[in-house]
Amino acid sequence: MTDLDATFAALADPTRRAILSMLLEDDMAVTDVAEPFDMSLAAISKHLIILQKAGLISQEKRGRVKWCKLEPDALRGASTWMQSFGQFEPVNLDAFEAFLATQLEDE
Amino acid sequence: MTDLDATFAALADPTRRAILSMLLEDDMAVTDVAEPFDMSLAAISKHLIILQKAGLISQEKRGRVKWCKLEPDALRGASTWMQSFGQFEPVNLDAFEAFLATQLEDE
DNA sequence: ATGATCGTCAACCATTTGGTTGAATAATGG
DNA sequence: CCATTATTCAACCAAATGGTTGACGATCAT
Repeated sequence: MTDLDATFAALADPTRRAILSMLLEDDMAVTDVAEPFDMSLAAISKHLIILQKAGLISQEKRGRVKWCKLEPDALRGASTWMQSFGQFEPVNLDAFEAFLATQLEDE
Repeated sequence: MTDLDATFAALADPTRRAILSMLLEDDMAVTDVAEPFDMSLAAISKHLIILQKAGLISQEKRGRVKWCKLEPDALRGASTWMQSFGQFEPVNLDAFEAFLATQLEDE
């Protein structure tokens, strides 16, 4: 599974998008993330693991509480991929992605 | 399934993203879309239907040939959603312009 | 009219996905 | 120590996904 596969697949689920929106406000513990959803804690825990594997959030355990933090940079690849459609004339996407990779390395 | 569900789910598959990249060049018939893939025509046909349901392409039948056309506007909703998470667009536009500059230098 | 080509449909299959429950692990509080 | 809280694990399940094959309806060329 490539990065883009994981990113877009993670974003395809409405529960996961809602979680990301919540984390936009502030970091949250797993239990608090789960609270508004009509779904078991285990289900939310799985969603969070998927988001983490996609790099969209990070999770840090302090004591018995695991804090979830939005990592919006993970959207960069997907966002770039999408923007290459629509605004420009035909372009070499492979070259563009390679170019972006070099740009990111420089940072 | 909301629009965003359908859009992101459609983009989560590498075959479908590759198809979209191909259609960036030009409109194509179903058979020609399928040609480079190591996969049955029926499988590609299904992928195209998924892309069409997500609004990412349109399909028009002329004679026995069905032409597939990229509809990049369908990405707008998803792009907007993603941008609410951050500051990607300016960065990407700069990067894209820089990329285009390198492309022109190479020619 | 016949045969080839274009594309979809229907049935099937294996794998993945998104959910459940109950038990397990680990940290905290009294 | 004991109960409670926070989270994950494991087993299970139904439904969705991504692929196959073979038959089929259209359309085109000879």
